[in-house]
Amino acid sequence: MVYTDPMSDTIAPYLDGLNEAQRLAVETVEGPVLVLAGAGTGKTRVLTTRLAHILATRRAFPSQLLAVTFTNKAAREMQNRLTTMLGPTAEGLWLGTFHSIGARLLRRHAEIVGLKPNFTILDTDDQLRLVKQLLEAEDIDEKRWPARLLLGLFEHWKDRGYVPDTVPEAEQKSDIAGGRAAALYRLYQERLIALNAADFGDLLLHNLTILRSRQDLLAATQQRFRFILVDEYQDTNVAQYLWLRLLAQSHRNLCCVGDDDQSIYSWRGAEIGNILRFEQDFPGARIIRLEENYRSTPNILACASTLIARNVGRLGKTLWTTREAGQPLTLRSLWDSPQEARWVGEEIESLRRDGLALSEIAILVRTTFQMREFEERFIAMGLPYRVIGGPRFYERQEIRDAIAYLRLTHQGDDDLAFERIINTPRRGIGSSSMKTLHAVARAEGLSLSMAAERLITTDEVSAAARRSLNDFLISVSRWRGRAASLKPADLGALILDESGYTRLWQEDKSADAPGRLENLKELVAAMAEFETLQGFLEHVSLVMENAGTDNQERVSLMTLHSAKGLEFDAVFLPGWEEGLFPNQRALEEKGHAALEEERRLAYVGITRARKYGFVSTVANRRIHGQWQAMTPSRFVGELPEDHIRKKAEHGLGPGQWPGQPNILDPSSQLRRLSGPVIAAEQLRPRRREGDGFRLGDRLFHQKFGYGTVRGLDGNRLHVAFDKAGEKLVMDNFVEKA
DNA sequence: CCGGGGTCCATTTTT
DNA sequence: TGGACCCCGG
Repeated sequence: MVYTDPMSDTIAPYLDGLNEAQRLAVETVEGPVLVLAGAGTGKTRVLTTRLAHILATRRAFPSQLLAVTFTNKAAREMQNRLTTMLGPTAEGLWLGTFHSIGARLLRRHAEIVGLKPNFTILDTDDQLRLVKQLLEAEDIDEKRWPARLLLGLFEHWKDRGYVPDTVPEAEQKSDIAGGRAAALYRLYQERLIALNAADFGDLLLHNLTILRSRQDLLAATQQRFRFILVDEYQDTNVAQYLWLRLLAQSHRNLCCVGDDDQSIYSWRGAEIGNILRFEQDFPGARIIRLEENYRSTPNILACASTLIARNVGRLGKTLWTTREAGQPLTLRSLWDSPQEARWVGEEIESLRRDGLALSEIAILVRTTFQMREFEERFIAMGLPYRVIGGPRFYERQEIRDAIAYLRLTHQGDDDLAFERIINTPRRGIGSSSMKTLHAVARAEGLSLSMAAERLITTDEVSAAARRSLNDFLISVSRWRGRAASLKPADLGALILDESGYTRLWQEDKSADAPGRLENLKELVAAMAEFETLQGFLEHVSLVMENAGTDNQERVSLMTLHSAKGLEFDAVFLPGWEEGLFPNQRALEEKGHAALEEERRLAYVGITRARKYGFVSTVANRRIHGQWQAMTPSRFVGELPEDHIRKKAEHGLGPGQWPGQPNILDPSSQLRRLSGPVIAAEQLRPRRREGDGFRLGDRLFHQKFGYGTVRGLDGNRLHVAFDKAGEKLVMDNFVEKA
């Protein structure tokens, strides 16, 4: 094909670098296409080049392109690469997460489902509180039917695209909440509308309702999106599938990229069936397999491929590479979990000695409780580490409070926000005033703000409470008045100041107060990038990331789930024991389907490694405080003999590995034992200038929190931590507070 | 409003 | 074993 258009020249070099399958995936532009992209096969590159190709060949304007991802990270990466390729042409396309695109579309037609365009997006915390209120109002025992359970059920229905009217009869009759679950779902949805709020599930569900009820809008939307691209298709749920199918019906230019072997989110609604059924769903679909792997060594790929080949429910593909064989995967058995942590630590030291950067090493566990022993060990040996996937920035109490102020300013009917902050800081509005407020609101169909407005003219609440409510309402309306003229950041600072919320933490003497003030500052700083309050609020609920990105040299510790999409030179996969991995509970709930998903999880884990893989098993593990005898995971026996190297601890005889003879490798064992012991000193990053601590200095430690220096001993500090007590810590593990 | 003490629970997590 | 949560007493 020859293009005369100058635009196409700009992406020509990008096309040249592709292999045959990748190129096919980029150039097969018309009709439904499923790109089965194995791990490490250049998926993102194909995705972005495909988009660029469509734009460069002028098949569509940017505004006619829809590209959906699951995470903001993926969306951002795609946008960045696209901008690199195309420059300004790459702007204006509909590229974002399912949720952000859903929100964007929903704001345009919110009134069709009874919302105003400025609706609030609720987080899990709000949802839960709402359900609790419902349960109380409906007189349902929360002990017996926890709000979590009900909310889980509602979300499950939403994942599958059910509105209250369409919940299948069989499920309506379940005995959950005494057979009233479906009725509660209806109430929940009504309550959300009344609050002018949508939860995450609604962002898509409402769009389905809109498109189904309005032929004109459906036709217009179908017309608009000439080309649709979906990333991580194996993770889509039913609602997302239905939405995509509706949108793609007219042009049928739907390209889904995914890997059935990496489908690990069924428990949150992902339907692996979506990807398995693609050909039936979209007749005439082309399936393109990306199988050339650019990440891992043949040994690692052989382990991953052999393992995953046992799964029945898969489309089938085999990764290959032209790289050197590399090291076999190391298989190690140990006596107990502390020893496992010790061994991992030793191997990391050894890798470090071989020149590997700590940031290129990861430990991937099945469950979070496994992390603790590694953390303890790493702290003891002075090995810097980072835990990926902790609590997020906007989940912190002070951030939620601050956002509640902003939400209430933005939208006075936001009862959840009102309730959260009406007495924070204390304003003397206690539970009795709130009761009256709720009663009035319910009786007269008002929001809490409106009810409060009414109550200050009567004597239904105490005079003190009336005055307090009045002051509060005046403040909020003043802030609202200034919202138009002030920049969001200035408004935010003003609100936090005038409301007394900042002062609340300034006067708080607890150890974490300074940190919280810091977070509030960070929040205000983040607002500076936004033009409108609404824009910022949407960013917070849909996009905002963990604060604090440090590029320090650390090993990464995370779950297998959060490792998807990442890669490291060396990957440790501890805890391969029956019951833990594959996980007993999963197996009990979902049987064989779960076993296959657990196996996919193992596959994801192995394929994160570029050069070195380490799998370990332990004979004894403490679970819930009880020591338990463990047997090696069946997955261990599913690894190919020719591509692994086994090491067993002395004293553990043959039979340690299921279904295979035991091959000890004493030479490497000896090498480990006699090798030079590297000083922890050499492992730690060099101290920075001006890092010296003095007696009485306040400091922060990532594990123990805030503390005060009580003693000095070279690079070790005696610290009295506020929460964790007295500890001896390495100085480069702490920051000045 | 706080904290002590009892109880219950204990995969995986993004938006 | 440890944490989250709730209830109740001061």
